[in-house]
Amino acid sequence: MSVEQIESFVAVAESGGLRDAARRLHITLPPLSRRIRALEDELGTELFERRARGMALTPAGHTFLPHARGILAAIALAARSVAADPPAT
Amino acid sequence: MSVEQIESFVAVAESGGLRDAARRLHITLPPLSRRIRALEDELGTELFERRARGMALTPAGHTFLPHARGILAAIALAARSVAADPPAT
DNA sequence: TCAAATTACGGTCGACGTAAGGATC
DNA sequence: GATCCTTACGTCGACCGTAATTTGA
Repeated sequence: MSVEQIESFVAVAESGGLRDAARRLHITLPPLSRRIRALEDELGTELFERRARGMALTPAGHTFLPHARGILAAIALAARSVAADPPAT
Repeated sequence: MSVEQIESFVAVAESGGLRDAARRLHITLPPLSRRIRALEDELGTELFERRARGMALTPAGHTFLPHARGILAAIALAARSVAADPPAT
């Protein structure tokens, strides 16, 4: 499970489909489709239901989403925690 | 920041040097050295002090360590949360 | 001089993008 | 037939490992 996969999952969940999520992530559709598929394979569970008009979260996807957001937030916080700590002006 | 980098950081911190950490991670020294350096570059801070007998955490490294462990734990928990939920026998 | 880390370098594997191919409404 | 996702395929960059170099006690 890579950070890119987690970011991709959140983007697709929030966009409701690959098309807009790919724009948001600045990549094209095929690699995004593959990232999601790889994540699902690794987890052993489908996270999205493929519909005609986009991708909808499965129950497992709904369960995973807050975890995914928490991981991304934890990573951002970790980075900030060691960032140059500008002394209060 | 990749998951491998975070795992590598924790392994080196716990092993006290690259040599044993590399064994633990089943990789050789050079890529491990590069992973740590890349993480430090990305964070803009040295995480280890290079000593003759190994690597010792800097203050920034000490700050980062619990965050790193938390991220790895969150990832493991996220995976378990959607794992095939074997019904109570 | 020894132990540990880093740098150099060549090869391989993975991930991207373009293009073509379903599938669903 | 229009829209969205997926598969095929070729290319290029990233990462690994071996080997050589550097650093510090």
